[in-house]
Amino acid sequence: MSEHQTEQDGARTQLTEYLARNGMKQTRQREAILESFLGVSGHITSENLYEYVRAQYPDIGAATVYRALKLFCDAGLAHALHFQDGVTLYEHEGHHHDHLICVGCGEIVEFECDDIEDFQLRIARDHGYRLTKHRHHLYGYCAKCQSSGTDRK
Amino acid sequence: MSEHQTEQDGARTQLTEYLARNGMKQTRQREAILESFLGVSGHITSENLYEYVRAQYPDIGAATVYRALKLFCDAGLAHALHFQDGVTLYEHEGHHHDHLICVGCGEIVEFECDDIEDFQLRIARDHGYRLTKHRHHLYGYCAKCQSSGTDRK
DNA sequence: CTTGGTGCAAATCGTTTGCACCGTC
DNA sequence: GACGGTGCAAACGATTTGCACCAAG
Repeated sequence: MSEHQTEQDGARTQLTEYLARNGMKQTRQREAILESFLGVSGHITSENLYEYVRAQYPDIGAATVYRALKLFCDAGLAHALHFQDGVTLYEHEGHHHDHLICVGCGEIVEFECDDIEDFQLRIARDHGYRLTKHRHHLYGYCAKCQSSGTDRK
Repeated sequence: MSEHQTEQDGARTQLTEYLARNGMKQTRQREAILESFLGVSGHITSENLYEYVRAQYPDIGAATVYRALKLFCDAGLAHALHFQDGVTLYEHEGHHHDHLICVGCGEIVEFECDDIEDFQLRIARDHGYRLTKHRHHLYGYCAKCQSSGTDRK
């Protein structure tokens, strides 16, 4: 688990440095929450992460998980995504890509497209904007849902 | 003929038909809320629409506005957009375009780009998806915020 | 006169905050 | 020891729901 190991360690040091740089403290809880967060492969809600954390560390409260997740975003370790139905999911930072979401079964496929990125920059420039980030979500029915008729509507 | 007039009437009949088709009733409130909604040019939150409606029809309750807005989405008259910070805005349907958002002052510029739309279709097809909609948001600093230094961060 | 709609207030949901105590630095 | 972090429970803001009454069909 070379790469994975590297990501874990990199994130850990990144957090440590961020905390030190801001006069904040490294705690058991923050390490545990980061570990759980990194253990998740794709996307997760604050709530689910809380459940997930609690399974292993029953003494960690919800407030701490919410606070930590916000901290991770500030530290550049996580990114918050707000989806169509109002749900907020968090994903690892650096893991940048866009999303193709099945409205039938909820599957999320990630994609990258450099051509689109280029057009985005051009559009921003045309309007005098300096881009900092973007969010690109495509919604539709995946192959399975199309054949199973879930796409009726 | 003002297209606006056409849009208003079109929306009104569309709602009437939707209600009839689903055995639902056409009420004063629904008409009033639709009118207020159509009177808004860009984007609006449920809450703001409630205030806006209440200014003209003080006897209409919040629940009714929320219920109506959801109804409009089902009827294909409105679309809900979930933004980065968790805020939900509604916009008129058919008014399709994507968004360039200033994270400094909150300005929202709308844009369209056929090339990007083409790439989206290609990506979806490559993954076996049948697209139904998409949401494409670009975040950055507008020219004003860049020169006023609001983009410091 | 039947059935869906409305207003109100209470309930709910996810998230945040105040506070007394605890652990890091 | 000082000061930030934590857990808990209470507070919160936006949205939803239960219910008795109202009105469109």
